[in-house]
Amino acid sequence: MKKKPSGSEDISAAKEEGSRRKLTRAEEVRARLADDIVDGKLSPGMPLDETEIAASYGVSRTPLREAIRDLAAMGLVETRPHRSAIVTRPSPEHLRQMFHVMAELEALCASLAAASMTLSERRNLEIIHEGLARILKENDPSHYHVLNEKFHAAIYAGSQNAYLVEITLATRRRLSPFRRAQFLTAGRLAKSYKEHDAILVAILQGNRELAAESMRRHILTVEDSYEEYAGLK
Amino acid sequence: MKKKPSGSEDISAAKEEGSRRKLTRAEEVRARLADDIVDGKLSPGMPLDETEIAASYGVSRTPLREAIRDLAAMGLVETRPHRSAIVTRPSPEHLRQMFHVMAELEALCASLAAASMTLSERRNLEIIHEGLARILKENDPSHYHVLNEKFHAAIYAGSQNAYLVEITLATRRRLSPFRRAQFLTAGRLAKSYKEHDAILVAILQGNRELAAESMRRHILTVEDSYEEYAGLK
DNA sequence: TATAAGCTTATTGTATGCAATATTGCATAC
DNA sequence: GTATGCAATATTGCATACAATAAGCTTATA
Repeated sequence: MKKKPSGSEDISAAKEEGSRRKLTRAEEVRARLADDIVDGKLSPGMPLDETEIAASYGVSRTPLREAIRDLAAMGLVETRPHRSAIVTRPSPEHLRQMFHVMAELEALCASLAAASMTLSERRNLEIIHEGLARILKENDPSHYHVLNEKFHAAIYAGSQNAYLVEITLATRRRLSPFRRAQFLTAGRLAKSYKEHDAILVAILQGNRELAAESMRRHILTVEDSYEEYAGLK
Repeated sequence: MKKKPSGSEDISAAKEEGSRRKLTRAEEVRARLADDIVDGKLSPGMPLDETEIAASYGVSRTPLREAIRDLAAMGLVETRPHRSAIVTRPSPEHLRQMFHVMAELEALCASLAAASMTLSERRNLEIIHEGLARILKENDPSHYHVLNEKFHAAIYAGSQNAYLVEITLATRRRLSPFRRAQFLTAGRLAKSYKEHDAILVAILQGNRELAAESMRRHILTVEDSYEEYAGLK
């Protein structure tokens, strides 16, 4: 797996911002930490020692603390005064609730997208879907994962609602550490693709209710898949 | 209007936390700033000078900067490197989008509440509603406002979904500066009460779809009311 | 031996000073 | 008269030192 060129987007949802701006130390550190949490290099429950991490990243504690505060606001870490921040480890119940909300948010995106996506956005979504078909044949989970994110992001954007995009992406990021393993369960890739197909068709038909319901099911299946993997059911 | 004893809740939604913990300077400052923004003492667009505010609050820039960062994460202020943070001033279009999402989130809360509220929660909601009836007769907008918040919060809690409560409250707080004036428009109090009544009945009946739709309408009416007040339509 | 109180140590919270960068005013050219 | 570039200034970004608090250990006592 290749190293990502840049970290997670801006905390409050991808302000475009010419984007080749010189980053502050705090932003760099935040991106690195967020990536490490999201793709599992830092496990839930793990404490983050300020002095230690600051030293290892070659910055002082000041920007590191600001980064940790941002992560706390994103829900990726939890802080208590005079204690080390720890990577968030939600209870199974809380995780279920988050998946449920995620399903509703994505369903809303899909519904709005079915009503409002522009022609070029629809075309783009089809292209992504075709790409997923090709990757499916190679059975390459990590490659599939990347394009899968794009598929969902394209639908978010299709809702034409920047705030909805913001909170949906934020929720998705927060759940990332717990969705990572889903594509490793047998046959999940193929099932995922079929579900995407139903969503795509509904959106292209402009069928809001069907798009929403297909998406809702898709996300809740992801949750099932996680719970199965994690041995929670 | 009396001074509030404590500021806004914890950034990531009211962790109960014994709550009589000694607050850090950064937390105190954040609460004060958040309150000042939410109830309009700091207007959208206004820059926040770190040195100046730190001095006026009697703290150093370090905790103040951390507080501002939290506010940025909440969406109450916007920051750019080497520029002063400014109180968020969303475009009319963005504001509309946020109201739309707010309506959907509250509708979801209402729907889940209709299905899942406990008996004591239902009873409590009725009591709040009766309180609103009494206040209505006195035509006291600021008093009505306080109990109105409780009415909505009770429905959020009734959803039995902590994460949904978290993002709904966060969205509500972010919209607060733009909902403040709503109860000043003629007859809004009485209309609001009637809308609440419809919502309450639907929830008590366990009618999810009706509860959702009543709530959705209620929130979008609030938006209308704001836009009218702001001269946007 | 178990327990609890007090001290010790490690870690976070805050203040302050310096560095880096954006803004402002002025000078100069067109 | 307007625009452009440079210098001066003000403000934020960062590092470091110190203060405050919580965790761990030691020791005394039942």
